[in-house]
Amino acid sequence: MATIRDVAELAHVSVATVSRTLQQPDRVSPKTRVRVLEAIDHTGYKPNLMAVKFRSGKTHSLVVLVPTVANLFFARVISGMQVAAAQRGYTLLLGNTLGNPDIEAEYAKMVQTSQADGVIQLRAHNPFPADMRTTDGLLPMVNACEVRATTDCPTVTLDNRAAAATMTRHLIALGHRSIALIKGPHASPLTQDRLAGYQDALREANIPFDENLLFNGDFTLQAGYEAAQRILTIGQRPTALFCENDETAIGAVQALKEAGLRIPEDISVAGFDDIAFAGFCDPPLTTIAQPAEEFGQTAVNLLVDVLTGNIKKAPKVIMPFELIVRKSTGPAPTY
Amino acid sequence: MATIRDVAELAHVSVATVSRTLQQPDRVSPKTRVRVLEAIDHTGYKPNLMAVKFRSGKTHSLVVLVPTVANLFFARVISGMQVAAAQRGYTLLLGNTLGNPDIEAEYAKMVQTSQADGVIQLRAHNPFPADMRTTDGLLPMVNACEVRATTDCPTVTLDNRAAAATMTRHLIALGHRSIALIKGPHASPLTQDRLAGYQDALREANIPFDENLLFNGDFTLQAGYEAAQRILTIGQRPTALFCENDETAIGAVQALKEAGLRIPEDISVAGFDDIAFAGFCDPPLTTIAQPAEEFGQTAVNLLVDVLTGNIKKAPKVIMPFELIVRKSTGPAPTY
DNA sequence: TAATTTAATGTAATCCGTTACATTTTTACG
DNA sequence: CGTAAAAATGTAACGGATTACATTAAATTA
Repeated sequence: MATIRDVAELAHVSVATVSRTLQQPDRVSPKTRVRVLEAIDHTGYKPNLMAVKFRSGKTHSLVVLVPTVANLFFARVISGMQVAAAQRGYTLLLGNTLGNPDIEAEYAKMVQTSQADGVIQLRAHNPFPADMRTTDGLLPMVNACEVRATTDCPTVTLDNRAAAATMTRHLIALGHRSIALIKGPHASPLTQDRLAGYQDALREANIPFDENLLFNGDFTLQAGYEAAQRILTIGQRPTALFCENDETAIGAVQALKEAGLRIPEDISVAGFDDIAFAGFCDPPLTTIAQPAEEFGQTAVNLLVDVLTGNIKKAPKVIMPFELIVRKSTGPAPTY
Repeated sequence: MATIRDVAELAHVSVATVSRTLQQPDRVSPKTRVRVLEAIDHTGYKPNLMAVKFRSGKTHSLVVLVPTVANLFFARVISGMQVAAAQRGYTLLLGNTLGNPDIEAEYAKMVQTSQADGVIQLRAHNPFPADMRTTDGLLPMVNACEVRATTDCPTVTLDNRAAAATMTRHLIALGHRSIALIKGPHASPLTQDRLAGYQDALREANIPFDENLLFNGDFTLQAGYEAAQRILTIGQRPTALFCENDETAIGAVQALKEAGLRIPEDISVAGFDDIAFAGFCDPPLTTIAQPAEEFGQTAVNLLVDVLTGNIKKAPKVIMPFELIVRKSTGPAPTY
């Protein structure tokens, strides 16, 4: 592999001139410029970006910590990140953490070992040791999607509480009084927030909150399927089921159908996220749409702004959501 | 950030000794070893891996070119890659190429610019210029999932032709004689191979091949939906529909149901890939299961073997498939 | 104990591109 | 034409870890 010195030799110039030809072409006379460019052509020279990154101390790489890439919502977020990263000249390093804090910390070390400039965390965790702050007092991190209110780093999130309340109000408006909720993983702020929104809407409508209508899940199809089976075993069957994400809802629908229930005639089901499959299931799923790609783009832009010192204090960006009413929710059955 | 020199100074040794303490601890006396380790602790020293990579010329990074991360089959493949990459001490750089050869070439440049050691390509493309071969005459690349027979780099693939034939035979065995096929993108070898397998099975059964039963798709839900709508407009409606992937099949099922058809009573539908949703749709989808995670693992292992010189010629690995019969296929209706 | 081998440590070059500073060449203008 | 200013180019240090080779210290053997 040809180095800058090979080019310099062939073009009868110094390495500095070659470097300038590429970095600041107007600081080189036209004749030498063409000579150098020809030499580059001849040698097939490509700058060793590892050397550049080492020298500059900047890698222009961002670590993205994703609980799992096998989640369509995250897939969309990541797509958005890649668009923004490419625009800003950054590369993404994807870390599939499986929600494991050790793996998160392992990936975060890439910042400490100068392999990456910053981290985008899709969970409400801080994988850094305490002393990793930049000169501005910020961590080289942004937190997207799942966010804890107490964090002091830039965040991009949804008003999950308001969104869940909106969906719950939709169900209440359809006459539902007994609305089950399949939650996400226990510790997740997402879960907490959506639960809070659900409770808000119940309270507004003077519907007593019933803890027995809360079911645990983990955002997977399987979890939704199993939770729905449990729901069918409780005494008074709820007339509606709000699932904290679409995968859960689709799994639940499957179990409910297998049990012979009609949706939405016998029971309404609602999801959250509006993944592509939501529009292609039977019945199409009523859900909350989130601007997933824009989450990713915003997260990258915020992080790059932090890294370049464009931001002095951590902004909290709130993205809009939209209630998408399809066919899986309908009027509460009257007995 | 502390450097190796800071550590050396604090421990009153040379930088060489510090380096040896970490690389070859037995070449350092026990007393100095503990002294150095203490100094490392005190300074919080973390080796600058950018410097290491630059010095060694090896990045221990692999570029993965994925047409789209928003595809659940690829998501599983990538998960498998990450497992294997972690085991072998490599990092993955994910390139979402959207099937665009320019973007592929852009990412492949990361190898030429020493940002990555090799490439895993999930399409049957060679993004490299001709002169990128290693000393063994191999490209630093493996080709997984979608593979063209003529390629000379290591490959991991399925016998797509045999798999498609297996599925088609399953449909024929159920009495179907008119089987439509929704293909993938035109240029894809996957599409070609699965079409060939479909034709093989027809020929075996002496069923004439009818070009009018071929429909174009692009492996998305939407494409399946639209193709199925087109199928409903042709004169003699087929009794079975074989889709070249599950997304297509699920999209098609939706369109067929909306048109009032029952599955499988009126029309059978089969997919390919066995994504998680295949088991959670209505009806659950008959499909071909592929060992997606193992595709990824094998691909990474092959590439690392190429890079380390463990492999002199390019192996062609064929992975097993399995016919998964669920509820979306049934006996052909008798008119 | 002297001589020799082995272990431990140190010195300095190296990887390659960037850039501050130095030097040379060209241009501009009196 | 000569000198000052501007433009073009060159020299060499730098970044941080690794490692070949050199040197010193410790262990072994005669």
